[in-house]
Amino acid sequence: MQHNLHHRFDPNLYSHLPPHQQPLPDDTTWTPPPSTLGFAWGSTQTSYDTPPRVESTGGGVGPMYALLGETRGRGRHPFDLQLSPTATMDVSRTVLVQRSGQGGGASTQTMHASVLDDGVSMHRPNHMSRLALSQAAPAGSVPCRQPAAGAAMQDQRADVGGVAESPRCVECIVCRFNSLRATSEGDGAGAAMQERRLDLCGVAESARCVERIVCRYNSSRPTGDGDVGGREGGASKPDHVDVEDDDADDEDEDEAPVKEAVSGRTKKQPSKVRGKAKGKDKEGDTNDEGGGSGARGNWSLNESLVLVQCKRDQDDYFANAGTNFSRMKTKDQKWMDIAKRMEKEGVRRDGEQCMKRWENIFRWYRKVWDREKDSGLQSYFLMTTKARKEKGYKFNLDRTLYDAIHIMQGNNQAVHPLNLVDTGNAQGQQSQQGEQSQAAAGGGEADTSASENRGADTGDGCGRRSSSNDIQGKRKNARQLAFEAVTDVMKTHSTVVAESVDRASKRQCDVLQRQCDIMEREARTQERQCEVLNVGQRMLCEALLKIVGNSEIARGGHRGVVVTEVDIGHRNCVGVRRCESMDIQMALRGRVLGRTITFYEMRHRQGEKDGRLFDFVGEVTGQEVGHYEVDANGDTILNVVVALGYVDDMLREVVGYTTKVGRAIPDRWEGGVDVLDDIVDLLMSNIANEHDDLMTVPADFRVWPDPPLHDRPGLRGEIRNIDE
DNA sequence: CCGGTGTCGCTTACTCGACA
DNA sequence: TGTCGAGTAAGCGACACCGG
Repeated sequence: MQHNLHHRFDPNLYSHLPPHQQPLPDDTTWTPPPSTLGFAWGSTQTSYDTPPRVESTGGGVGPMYALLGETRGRGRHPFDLQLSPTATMDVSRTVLVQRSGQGGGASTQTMHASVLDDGVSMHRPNHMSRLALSQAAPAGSVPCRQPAAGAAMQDQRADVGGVAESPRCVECIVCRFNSLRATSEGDGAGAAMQERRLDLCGVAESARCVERIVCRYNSSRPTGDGDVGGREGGASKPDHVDVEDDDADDEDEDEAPVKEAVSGRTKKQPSKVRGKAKGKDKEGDTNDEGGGSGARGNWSLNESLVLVQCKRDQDDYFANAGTNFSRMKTKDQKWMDIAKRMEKEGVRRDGEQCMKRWENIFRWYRKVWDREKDSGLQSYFLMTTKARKEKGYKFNLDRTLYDAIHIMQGNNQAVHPLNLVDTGNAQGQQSQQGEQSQAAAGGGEADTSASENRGADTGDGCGRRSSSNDIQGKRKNARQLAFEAVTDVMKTHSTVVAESVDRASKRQCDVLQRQCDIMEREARTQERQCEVLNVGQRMLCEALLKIVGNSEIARGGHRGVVVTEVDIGHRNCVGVRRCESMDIQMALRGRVLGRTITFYEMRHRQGEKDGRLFDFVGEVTGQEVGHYEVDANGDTILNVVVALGYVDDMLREVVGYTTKVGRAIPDRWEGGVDVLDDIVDLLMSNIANEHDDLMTVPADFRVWPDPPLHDRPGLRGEIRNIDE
């Protein structure tokens, strides 16, 4: 082993500070304050100024020192007698042994727990601080060193304040330890013991064992024990000598008898390691400490409370230390620190035990918390043991302990998770909104448990599982969050696209609908236009026909113009405006038996008798012959020639002849309405109408049917207007 | 990608008290 | 005295996160 000339961390320097302000012990870069400083840095100032001791195994040392010194087969003596733990970086443990037989004064020996032993430089804030209490008179420490004790003691830091109180007691413990070891191994405390130690992992191990004895001694000092007897018969807890080793793998054989001997327990030794044990056996060293509750080292409530308090102190410390300060410490270092804090409080547990105990009680707390925070459920603390077991709470968590943990979990995301994945519970928490508040609250990085996550989680929202009883689901991890974010984006994108497409479709539909409407209106318009056009064309056609007709009339055709139409029951009489200049003009139109009967007067044949005899029976003095073509629905059915006989310009008698054209008119009258009679009546009525005041009373008519028409009664009679 | 860390669930082994 | 169940420390692996 080499002397480390750099100074190592000394927790005593910070013993006056609250725990959260004390640096961790493994700050190898820690630099001691200048020696010129006064005692403001504590009584250890002198230790820095003290030159390293010269290693020596000179005689004159006490039995323990000689023993351990001889076991040092190589390198330095395990007792690197540098009293002050701050003397060198190598020093981590101090053993104060009264060497009563030498000089009569109290002498101190500082045991060097070699760093090389386990690679971990142990320091014990607990006993260190207690030693510090004894350092109130550092000036007196130096004289207390015994030069006669050998050169090995020359660089001791005489922590005589503590040593002077009961050095004898410590030595007795050490001696007892050795005797116990010798007894248990059936060996003496001499060279065999040394070899035994060499067979193990080195003398440092035994040195550490001794150191722990001293630690226990120091821890028990406040109890007022002044001698061995007091310890043996006094408080039972200090009576148990802690022989735990951090590297317990190498000390199984050593510690077993010690445990049994010093614990005073009758419990059988475990025949095999616990569970999937790695061979460790920590029972002995955990017994009785701080009110241990069992031979197997069950944690008492007080111990657990101390653990929680120390954990909280460390959390505060890390929270105040800086963002990543906690990450500069390994897990073991952190738990060792907690163990030391607990040791300060009088609870002797190693870091691993603390870690496991914390895991367990925190796990219980989480389960209870998951229940307590749900309103409506019966409180865990009000449940019977049976009910607890039925509910899966197969543990017994004290309310005090629960409260103690609960106080420190205000910002613990493991307890108050931010992002949860609902794994089945409808009340799955999705407290995304909590991130902001958490981010605001998470000023530091409280390293404990999930509180350490706070700083990180506030950044990315990642977290850990929140529940141990599957009530709330799991915390979302980064992948889940990223996936959800992508999913949200995709969902939003899909929604936007769908809405856009929908809007576009609707717009397109609207456009198409409008186009359809327009086309329909256009169609209707075109229909109306067609109708109008048809009407116009029809009118045009009619007009053209009329024009053509007129043109025909003008060219000598035989069509006229309808002026009036008179309904005469089954016969209609239509007044005609005559056109004097035309040869053929419509003289009369009427309806007979539903047919339109039209009389066209052949004016160009006016006066022609066609060889017929018009025998007027009266004193007729003048005659006027007229020719008519009778059409029924456009078909010529009859030709009529009549002669108007006048007496003094007064119509007196009409004689006429009818000639059948076609087959529309029956040859003979069979009874009922006679078409021929009606046609003749229609003509006579028209003549009567034309001669209104120029007709004698009575004025008769006689019409002779040409064969094949037979005569009938209706062909003769008085001329009269049928409208009357 | 890897190591360290914190958390959690599950398991194992042990202790201890109750009970036959 | 042996058995059994409860309680629990402890081991172990998985998981997730962070930082290098």
